Amino acid sequence: MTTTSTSRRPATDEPGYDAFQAACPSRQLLDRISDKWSTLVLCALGGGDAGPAAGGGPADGVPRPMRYSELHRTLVGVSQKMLTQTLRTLERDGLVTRTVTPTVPVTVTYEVTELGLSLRTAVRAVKVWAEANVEAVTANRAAYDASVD
Amino acid sequence: MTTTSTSRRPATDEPGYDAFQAACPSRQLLDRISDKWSTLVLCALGGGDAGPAAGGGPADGVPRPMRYSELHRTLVGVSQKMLTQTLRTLERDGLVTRTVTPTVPVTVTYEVTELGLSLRTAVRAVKVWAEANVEAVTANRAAYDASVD
DNA sequence: CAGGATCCCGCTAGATACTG
DNA sequence: CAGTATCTAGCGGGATCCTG
Repeated sequence: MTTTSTSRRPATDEPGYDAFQAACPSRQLLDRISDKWSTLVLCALGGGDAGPAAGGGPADGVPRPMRYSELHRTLVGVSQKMLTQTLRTLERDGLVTRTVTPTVPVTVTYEVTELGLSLRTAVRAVKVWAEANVEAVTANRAAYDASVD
Repeated sequence: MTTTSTSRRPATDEPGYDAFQAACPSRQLLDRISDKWSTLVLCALGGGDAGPAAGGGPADGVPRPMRYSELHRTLVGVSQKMLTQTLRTLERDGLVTRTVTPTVPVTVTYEVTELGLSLRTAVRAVKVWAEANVEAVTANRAAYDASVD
């Protein structure tokens, strides 16, 4: 292992962001995006992922603009504070766009950006995994708890 | 609610877990696994992902057993409380295994299970995304903050 | 309709000290 | 070495009221 420059380190100046490091900005970013609401918002805006039986709906991965109220209805149980806060953060990070249409009652639509869409691919996999493996995990928990005497 | 079986529902008995629903177990599970420490632990145990310049290291996705202290060193900044707590939860959920070897000073090794490995694939993508796009996000934030007068 | 502003509770994460 | 136990500050996050 003397020659570490075999395949790693492309000799170029790699930024070298490492989430394992406490001070690395990617650590904070990971903490941000590793959030229940962020994940669900991104998934909702991504479209083609409305329910567990989805697949025959709209094309998967195609951004679908949604209104605030629509998101509020989709993410069952989310408070407006958390929804607004999440959306603000996502907007600030350039993951979603916020469009205000000055209609009679103001209309606000949110849409996932291209950057957000790339993250959505990743977090959607986590959401899908959770939905697919919740039964296995539940069973494991029961077995674990039973083995604890 | 007259006919909910419009176009969705493949006619088969789908379990129908939906993280968008507040009461759905998958929602809680999503909240669990959408955790900074869980993500990092899973990534660490997954192997082949030690640093930003990885890729030429050990085969990617091959579980690498790690000791407690090794994990503690890898996840810089984690408290033993959080590390222990995270490992316990992951073990309970059947995502990692805990092996105690009664040596002179006791030796405890953790290893990711097959189930955990499948999740690791998903969360690793999130971690990689964070490391890859942290600069873009930072730039977006600066632009957003600047536009707020 | 789409939030902003507050109040406040609970739980989590961190620091510290102790142990088999 | 690999935890457990305890304490506490901080803030995540819900409820509630108000507004353009």
